[in-house]
This record gives sequence, C-alpha cells and structure tokens, in this order.
Amino acid sequence: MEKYQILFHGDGSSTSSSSSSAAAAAAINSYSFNLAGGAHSSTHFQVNQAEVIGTDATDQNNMKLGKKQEDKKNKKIKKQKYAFQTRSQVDILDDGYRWRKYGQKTVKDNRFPRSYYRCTYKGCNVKKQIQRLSKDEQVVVTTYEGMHTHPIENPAQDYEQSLRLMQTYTPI
DNA sequence: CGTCTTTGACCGGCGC
DNA sequence: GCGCCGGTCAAAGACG
Repeated sequence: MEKYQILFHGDGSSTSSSSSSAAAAAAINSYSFNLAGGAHSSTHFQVNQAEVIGTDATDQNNMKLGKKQEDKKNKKIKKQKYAFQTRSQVDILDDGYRWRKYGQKTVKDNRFPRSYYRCTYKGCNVKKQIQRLSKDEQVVVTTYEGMHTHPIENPAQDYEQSLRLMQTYTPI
C-alpha cells in the first residue's frame, strides 16, 4: 500500500500559467497524499496518473472588474481541474472528505455512468467526478475541481487504517 | 429526523 | 435554430 506514483503531464506544454500550475501541483500533491494515506478497504489502490486540466487565474476578479486588463492568454480560463486514475475494485474512494452526490450521467462511448459529487462542507464548493473506463473497467478516473477551504474531516480514517492493518496482519 | 441518493427535468454550449 | 451532449437542479425516497 505504500507504493504509489504520480506522473504529471500535459501542463508542461501550456507555457505560462507558472504560478497557478504550481498551485495545482501542490493541490495534487496534497490529494495524493491523502489518498495514499489510506482510507480504502480495497486491496490494491494505486495512483497511476495525474493530470492538470486548465489553469486558474482569479478569473472571478477579472470578470468582476470587467476591464480587459490583460485578459492575458485571453483564452477562456477553465476552472482548475486535476484528474488522476486509480486502479480499484470499487469506485467509492474515500479521500477523507464528505461528498454529496448530485448527479449521474451516462457518457458517450462509455458504458459506465459518470457520477458528480460536491463537498458538503459549508461554503466549500469543491466538486469531483468519478468515472470508470470502459476500456479497462478496473481503472477509476477521479477528477477534482477546486480546492477545499477547510481542513480534512475524516473521522473514519483511523478506523479504516486500522482495519487495513488488521487485514494486512491477519491474512486468513 | 437529518442526511445523502436517485432520477428525470432543465439548461447552456457547440456543431451542423 | 435545432438537437445532441455534458453538467446541474431539485423533488421524492432510502436509510440509519
């Protein structure tokens, strides 16, 4: 369970966006840390891949000012998203936050539906999507959007961790 | 009784 | 404009 690996890709080519990409990378690190810290009762959990999608550049401020004010890159700045793939039997990956499911859609070219979750902490608008690859149904893709504005709340993590240890030390 | 799922409706973007 | 596609809303229900 100690072994996990994250590969960054896709962000190096998009030049600029220096600081924000660093923030995104930090966010990914924190997430991967939490995930690697356990909380899965499933056997094999491994982060294979992490990807930064888009960059965040205080777009709300820019929009509010209304001034073009260097719309820089003037591309539509999509919200900061980052995704990674995990190989797991179950798609409920408890990363220590409380999520409320608010939607599920079937996507084209994928026989598995995509689930939409939102963080239930008051004022915290972090969202995540979970979908499974039809190509390899062992792989679950988790896409996070935004950063949590509160510390992780995970009353069950210790329990899960100890449970995992029990499973490790007492193979039947 | 509060919390979280379920599920169709709804809506906006985009290609034709 | 129209219809597809992906994301969200919200009412109703499940569950502890």
